Amino acid sequence: MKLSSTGRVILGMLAVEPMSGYDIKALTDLSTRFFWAASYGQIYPELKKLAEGGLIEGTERPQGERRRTVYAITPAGRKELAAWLGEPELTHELRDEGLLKLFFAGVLGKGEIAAVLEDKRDAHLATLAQLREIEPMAASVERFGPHEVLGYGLALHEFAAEWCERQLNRLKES
Amino acid sequence: MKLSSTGRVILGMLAVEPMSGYDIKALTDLSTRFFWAASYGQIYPELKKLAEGGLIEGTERPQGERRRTVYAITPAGRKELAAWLGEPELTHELRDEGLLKLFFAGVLGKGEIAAVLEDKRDAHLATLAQLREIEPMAASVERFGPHEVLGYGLALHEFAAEWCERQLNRLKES
DNA sequence: GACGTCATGTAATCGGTTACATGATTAA
DNA sequence: TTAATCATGTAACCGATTACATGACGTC
Repeated sequence: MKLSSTGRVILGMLAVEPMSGYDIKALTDLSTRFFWAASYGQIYPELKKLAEGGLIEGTERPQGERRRTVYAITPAGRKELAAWLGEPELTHELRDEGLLKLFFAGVLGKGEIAAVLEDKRDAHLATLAQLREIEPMAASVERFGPHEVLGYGLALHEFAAEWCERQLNRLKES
Repeated sequence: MKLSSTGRVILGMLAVEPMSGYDIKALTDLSTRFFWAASYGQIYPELKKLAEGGLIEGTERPQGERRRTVYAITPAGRKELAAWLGEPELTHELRDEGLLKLFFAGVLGKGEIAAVLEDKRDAHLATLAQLREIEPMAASVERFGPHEVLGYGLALHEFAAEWCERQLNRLKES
């Protein structure tokens, strides 16, 4: 069974502990969203596929009248997860509209360049603020992963914001 | 007329100088690919749309029997490009499978973590090598843009590779 | 003559987002 | 009682990739 990108996030989340589709969405929004987003439109269909493939198992856990299906990873799922983690290939895709604009801003003028640099810097500062908010939560996780990856995100956006600032200074001086 | 992401790359490229769809593909593969990729499947249909919208203009420039359409940006296209550059919104999407794997690798074991870190480091080193190859070309561009953005890419992947190395060392010591 | 590059295009498929719909529970 | 949250789902749409197809030109 081939895992889709959303399938991998789901399988990984369920390897930590059993949860519902709603929980997965909430957790990814708080954690992997910065480098691997997932939407409801993909989560629920994917949960069904994974269950059909025997990688996860759903149990009905209604709370009162409210239905709720909690999924747990199966041994086969854990094997599949390990297989994926073992593959050396790592997709790395960046879609940075700020860089794209900067790439072209020179054909117009200095004003445009500075404006784009400021926008990009502010966007990174805003992301930094969000990451700092969730840091205490990530820090409370014992196992390797969440906290380290969050640290990567912090350093990355700090670098990006500083780079914009440096370019702005260079621009002013020229 | 709303510009698609591929439409923007095309419009930006044509603002530098007139060229064919093939040229655009070749140029993006050498430059924006690292933060904004484009494929033939999108380029040719998008060229037609942009031409219909009056943002670019195609001229037949066959070479012998080989057909060739060279597109040039129109004044309306330049206006649209400037409008896009002026928008403060900047999409920033990262799909980093290495980070995703690291996020989950802790539920398995130390061996998996180290392997993922090594794979990620090597991927960044490989990208660095590619970026260094195209640096002379980017450096030869007079206007602001290509060289600065390439510098960003170099610094980014250097940071990423070093981060992996640091985590590997921390892992060995623990 | 074969291979690499120039050059243009399309069809199938896939994955993802957005928007919408439904309804229960809980806290203000 | 009303808003926020919990919870599940689907349909429409969009954009992008992949693979394929065609054919001319240059050069070894």
